Amino acid sequence: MDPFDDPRLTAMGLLVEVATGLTVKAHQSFTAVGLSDVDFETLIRLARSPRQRLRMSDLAAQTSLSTSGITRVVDRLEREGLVMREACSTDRRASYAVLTEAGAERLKAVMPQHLNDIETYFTGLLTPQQLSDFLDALRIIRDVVRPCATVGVERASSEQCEGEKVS
Amino acid sequence: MDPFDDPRLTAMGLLVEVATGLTVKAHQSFTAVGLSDVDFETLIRLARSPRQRLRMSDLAAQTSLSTSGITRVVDRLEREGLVMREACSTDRRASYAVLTEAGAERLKAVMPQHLNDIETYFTGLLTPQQLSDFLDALRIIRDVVRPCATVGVERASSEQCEGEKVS
DNA sequence: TGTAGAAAGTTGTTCGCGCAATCATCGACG
DNA sequence: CGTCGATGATTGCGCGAACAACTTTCTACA
Repeated sequence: MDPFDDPRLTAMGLLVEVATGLTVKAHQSFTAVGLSDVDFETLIRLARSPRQRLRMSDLAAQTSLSTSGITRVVDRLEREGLVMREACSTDRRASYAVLTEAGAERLKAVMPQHLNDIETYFTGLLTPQQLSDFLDALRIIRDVVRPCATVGVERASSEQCEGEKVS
Repeated sequence: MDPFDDPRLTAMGLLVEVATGLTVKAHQSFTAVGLSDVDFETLIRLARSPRQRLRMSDLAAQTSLSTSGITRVVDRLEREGLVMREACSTDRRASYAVLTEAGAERLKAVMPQHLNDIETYFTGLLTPQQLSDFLDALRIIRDVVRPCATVGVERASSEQCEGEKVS
């Protein structure tokens, strides 16, 4: 009779509701140190990339923001001194966004609270076995909905820094 | 050495990545019938509520949009004839957003594709046992991060429609 | 009953993001 | 080696949402 109570719909709703709820919790910690959600996302992606750098377009691909969005986010972060733009030595069209020391410091400042939030509202609520299974399931889905989430990491790690180990 | 590769951080990233990815997939189906993501969210919440109606503020609470955001979304949907505003008989400050027949039809139009997407990119990827455990975990987290996700349902179902079953 | 504070909803303002157009550069092909 | 399509990044523009201020109405308390 009611075509709108399909269990798949409920499952989908549950998933986005949880993700949104956790995002809201995290948001509060981010604003406490003067970062927006996308600021944090951008900085953490850089921090977890080889040599703390990523090309603008790779950053866009990883964050599911548009390239123009990334341009403006990096503009803002650069004004605050949290990232630096650096020219690519092999492709004059491209440029890297590089995490600065200040950017890393800012990240370190939020990290304890942020990790505590995740523990309190997510990982700590499940048993180790539950959590492990949960993450396995997430990975299965991630591999299907997001085939290229690790774009750019091999590039950044393999490319030589100018003057460093000059072949 | 690297304080940014904490497994909790990875877990969080995985979760939001999956949710975002699925949202993007759904977005394509929604735009095909002329709905934005929030349009769909709003309509489906109304459809799944008793008497297909919800007060503006309850709608805001359920969708994690601000009340001003809901005002404008309902403005738009009302212009398109998908919802109707209706005065509350017991509180002259409040008003209901009510799903119209056209709104229900629009929802029915997207539903097959949307359910198919969910099946393809989410529920169908896991075994029944995996899915069941996954949803259990989600519910555990949801209950903590979103204690009042069902605001307004008992109100809408218990309140009498004017002229209907008068006392 | 009258007044003060809270709550529901709308509106003005601001800001962030996506889309499309643009510029510069790269790679391929004749 | 020159030309053309493709790619990386940036900017103009418009839309959509949050925040705060405001209006109306309700509720509590004296």
